[in-house]
Amino acid sequence: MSGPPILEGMARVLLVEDDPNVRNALILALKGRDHEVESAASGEEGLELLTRFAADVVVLDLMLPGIDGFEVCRRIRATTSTSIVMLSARGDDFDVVGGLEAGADDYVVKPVRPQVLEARIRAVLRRTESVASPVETYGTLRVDRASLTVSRNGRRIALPPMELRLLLHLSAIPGQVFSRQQLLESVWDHDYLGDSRLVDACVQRLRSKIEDVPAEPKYVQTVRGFGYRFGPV
Amino acid sequence: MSGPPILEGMARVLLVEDDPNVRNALILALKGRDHEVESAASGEEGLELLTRFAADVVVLDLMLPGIDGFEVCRRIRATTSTSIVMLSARGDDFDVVGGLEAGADDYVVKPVRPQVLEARIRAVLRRTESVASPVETYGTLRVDRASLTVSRNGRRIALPPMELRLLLHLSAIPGQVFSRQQLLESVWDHDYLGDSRLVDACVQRLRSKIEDVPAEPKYVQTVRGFGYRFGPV
DNA sequence: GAAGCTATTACAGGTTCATGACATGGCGTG
DNA sequence: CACGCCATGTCATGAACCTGTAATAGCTTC
Repeated sequence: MSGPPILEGMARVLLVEDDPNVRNALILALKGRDHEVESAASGEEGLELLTRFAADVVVLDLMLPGIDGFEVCRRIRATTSTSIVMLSARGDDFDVVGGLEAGADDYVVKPVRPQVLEARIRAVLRRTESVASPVETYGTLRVDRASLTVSRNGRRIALPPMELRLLLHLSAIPGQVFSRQQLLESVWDHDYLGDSRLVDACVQRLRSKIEDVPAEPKYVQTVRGFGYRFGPV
Repeated sequence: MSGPPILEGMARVLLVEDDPNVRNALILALKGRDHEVESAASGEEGLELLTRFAADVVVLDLMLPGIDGFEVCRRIRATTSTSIVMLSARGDDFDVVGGLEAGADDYVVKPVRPQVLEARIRAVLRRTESVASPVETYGTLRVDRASLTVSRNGRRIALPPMELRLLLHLSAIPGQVFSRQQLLESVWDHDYLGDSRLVDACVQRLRSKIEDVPAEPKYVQTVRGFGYRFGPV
């Protein structure tokens, strides 16, 4: 639908968000980073705009007046292949699996730091523009973001929700180091500050399933003193 | 929220402070250092301004008429990631932890010397903006700030946390001389005054790993009597 | 040559992370 | 409704690895 971006690294973004404060803040942030931005305050408006504005990516709030984000997502998917990044407020008890099944390419938890949102937008565009398929293969590991399945050496691996969310989040931006705090915020929706080793435990369980040699992790790497990163780097 | 600064080291500052004397003094001081400054006399006004002015950092007084600094801080955080430096009068028995939990990035006690405030602003911006441009190459040395990896001549170098933090900090502003005291504060979070030779030791260890000839350091240079500087000559 | 500053090295205490066990609670099933 | 399974969060343990400190040697400057 959208053609190549005007400039490398620059995207046409359609922002669908009803809260004017959040909307304006994100518009400013994205424009400040040289993206072209159009915005809508409701799902209807967003869908209408999309027929005229060739967006590369739609940033879609979940809680909208009228038809909600899920439905908007499905309708966009019904006609176009525009990438979709979902935006959910912390505590919405947002069902990630449901969101991604509705056709979203990624999701971000509010309040979101604009750098983070922009990083996810870039990552989504990188993925969709290079491969044109949401399936990615890293070594022996295959992650399918459409069907939410993971397999190693062709054999399907069943992952519990939290481990899947963690893997999807990390692998969305390979190489990027995420602190435990960041992961707690964006994967768990937690906002407590207590340094818990919760992330470690989940990483550990994930490794035991996806790594060939869990003791020498290839995919989910520890960055001592900082956090974790998805390899292979 | 804001995109890259107009010029290196220059920032868009939103100052929220009700006392006109303090406000004007700080405006003068910051403008004198080439920052772009907008100001507000109340929290409401500040929040409103922020939807139009793409600030890099908000300098926020704690005691404000109407909604107080903490609340303003939380509301800013709810929508943006603009850095926040809190300003509190001595004796306000300001709860640092509370402030930082509300989302502040740093705090400064009034009366504040403009140089100090400016230094904290710079420090805060360095921290948040170092995310933006991930990979930099200096001679044979490559520093990737996203994956937190360092390589020399293409070969990966493993660095322990403190050495990595030191390198990231120094290389963020090549050529800038940092005193040991500055480094202790910003890299180590220490605020003790005991001049320990801790920095020297860490520099030494870092050199042994990244320098081709550790005895003739090319990247981490000693500035006798002052401190250290990063620079591929 | 002396004083002051920095490099170099060694070492012990401390921190961080992996690992596995355990408790809790939700969810589906019988 | 009761049961059991599984996912998840918490905790204790141990090992590997840093890091701060101190002691000594080397270099610069006056």
